[in-house]
Amino acid sequence: MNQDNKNFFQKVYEVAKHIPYGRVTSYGAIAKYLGAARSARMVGWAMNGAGSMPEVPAHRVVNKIGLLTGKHHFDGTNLMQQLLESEGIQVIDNQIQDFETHFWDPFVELGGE
DNA sequence: ATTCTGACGTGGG
DNA sequence: CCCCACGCCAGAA
Repeated sequence: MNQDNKNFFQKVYEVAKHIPYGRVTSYGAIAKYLGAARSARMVGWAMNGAGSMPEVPAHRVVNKIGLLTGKHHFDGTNLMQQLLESEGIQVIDNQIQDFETHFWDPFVELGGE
């Protein structure tokens, strides 16, 4: 119950930590991987708490279309974009270019469980 | 306690 | 193609 809930957030952090450099994923992908495909919003909320987790690259998590919808939550206004560009990801107007190419699927990388 | 919003996603018109 | 509504859960007013 509640414990599961806590575990859910923890899982989100773990998956996010497993995102390799220069890769990005979507909230829905993580949510689905955790079995909460309908609670993709919770993944974003979990990222909110990830602010205390330096090992959790929240900037590598975007919505399913590769849009940096949560850049407003970062320290700066374009910090998220800068971080992604720093990893070799081209971002234009909050939109990741070649999103599918940089997309990191937990089901594939972690072995869909 | 009630209501709304929010870092999403999917479906319908 | 664009716009609207619903579901999901949690937090803030």
